[in-house]
Amino acid sequence: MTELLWGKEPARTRGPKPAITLTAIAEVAIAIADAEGLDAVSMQRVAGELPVTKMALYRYVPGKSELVAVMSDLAMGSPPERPDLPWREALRTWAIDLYDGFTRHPWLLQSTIGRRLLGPNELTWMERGLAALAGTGLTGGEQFDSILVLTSHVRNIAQQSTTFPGHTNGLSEEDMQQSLAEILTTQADRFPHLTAAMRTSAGSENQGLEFGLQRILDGLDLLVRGRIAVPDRIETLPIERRG
Amino acid sequence: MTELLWGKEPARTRGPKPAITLTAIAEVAIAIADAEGLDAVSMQRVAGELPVTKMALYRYVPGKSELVAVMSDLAMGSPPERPDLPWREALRTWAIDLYDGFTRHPWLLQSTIGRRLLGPNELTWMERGLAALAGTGLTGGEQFDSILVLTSHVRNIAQQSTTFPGHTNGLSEEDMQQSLAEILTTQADRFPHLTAAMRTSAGSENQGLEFGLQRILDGLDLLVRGRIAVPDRIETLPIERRG
DNA sequence: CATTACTGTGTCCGACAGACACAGTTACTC
DNA sequence: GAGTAACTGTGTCTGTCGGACACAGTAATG
Repeated sequence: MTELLWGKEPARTRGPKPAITLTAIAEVAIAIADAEGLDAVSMQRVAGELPVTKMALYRYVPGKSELVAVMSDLAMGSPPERPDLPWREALRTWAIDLYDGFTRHPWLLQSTIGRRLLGPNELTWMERGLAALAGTGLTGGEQFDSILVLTSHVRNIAQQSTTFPGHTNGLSEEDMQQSLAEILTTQADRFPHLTAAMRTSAGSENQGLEFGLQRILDGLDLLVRGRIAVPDRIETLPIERRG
Repeated sequence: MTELLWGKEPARTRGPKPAITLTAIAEVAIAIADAEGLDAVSMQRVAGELPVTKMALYRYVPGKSELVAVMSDLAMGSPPERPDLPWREALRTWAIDLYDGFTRHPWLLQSTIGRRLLGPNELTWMERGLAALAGTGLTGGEQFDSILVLTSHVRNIAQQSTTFPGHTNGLSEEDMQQSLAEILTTQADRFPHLTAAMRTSAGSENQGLEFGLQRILDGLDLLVRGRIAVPDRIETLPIERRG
């Protein structure tokens, strides 16, 4: 599996030459997923757009889940090159680049959840995020946690704003709004704060990405300012609050 | 669908009495999901633990996805009652309660993603989160975005720390660590910051929940301090940074 | 009693992942 | 050059899934 993701070919010797390649399979699968969602990616379907039958794919890939892993890492790509920036701006553009990636391939939100083996591209994304935090005085664990928080935020915003087959259950944004409005008209007393918040939230849609980014970066900034001043004795810094 | 989630019975008249109830179905499904993961929940399996056949379930529920919606809202439950606290502490305990819910029913992480109709319990969770922010001077949109950021964080931490069938692809935490270590020994030059961060992150596992919570709450705190002072003229507050 | 509305059941279908045996193809070895 | 070993692609089969549909049984209404 690691070999598949990291592109180690098994050093062919005898036998017929393979009719296709692993990346060709992955590219076809990506095209299908981009067009019709991840659920439309079946071995049948992928083989149908290649000069082989379904079962031939199992010569290249142990099973469906491994195919998804390979196509995911391929679709993720490398983070785009960016000029050196202060950590905050670097991290912000990194997060927005990540968001763009998820909007380009919304099915990545489905395929890259839970525990999994990391491919070269996903690892490069991590590397780039950590690079931005390298000079901040944060510990390694804190750096990991920081990019994890940002990734979580980006993922969830991307998920919420997607209009895509496969986990939008055939619902439009308007359907949800209307359903919510209906409930609140009949049960406003049960949800007073929700009702109140709805009143003052008109027209503020799609601000979620920037809002969360600024809050998280503000919070990191507070931590970093303490860290740079006193890079040692991390554990007793007064900036670290509890509760 | 809204009727199912919100428990409107269709006012029975003639015909045989139903042998089971919707909540009985949901409870059986929850038990299966708790024990073996959401993928183990099939109509067959659920019916098998009830005195009916598979097809009878379709008298109670239009299809699988609706069953999942109902069982999800039921398993989510209401947020536990908590004494009144300042907004920051209230929001923190709210987030931790949410985290506990996700660890109790890890499959909720799968079933409550993407666009969906909201049930009474999920809406009550929102209500409770918004209640904590009611006195902060944040606009409704900002309140929504705030609890969204917190929810994202909680979800992703819960997902990462779960040891559960269904999206941990049969991998343990050690498997991942070892796979990563192998890659880094052969490709350390490709991932220098990752390698460096790994060195200083020993023993700092499972801090992710608190770390992210504190960062986000710090960021919100910064915003709120500006807001309470000048509740009007929101849009020109100097505390709101860009970039 | 007949009608009407409802419930549960059995059968069937298409789609899916994957196991397995087999035939064809290439390169190495004697 | 012939034989063999290693490899690739294929067809067939199985088990599981969600769900459509027709049908039989049941309870309340007229």
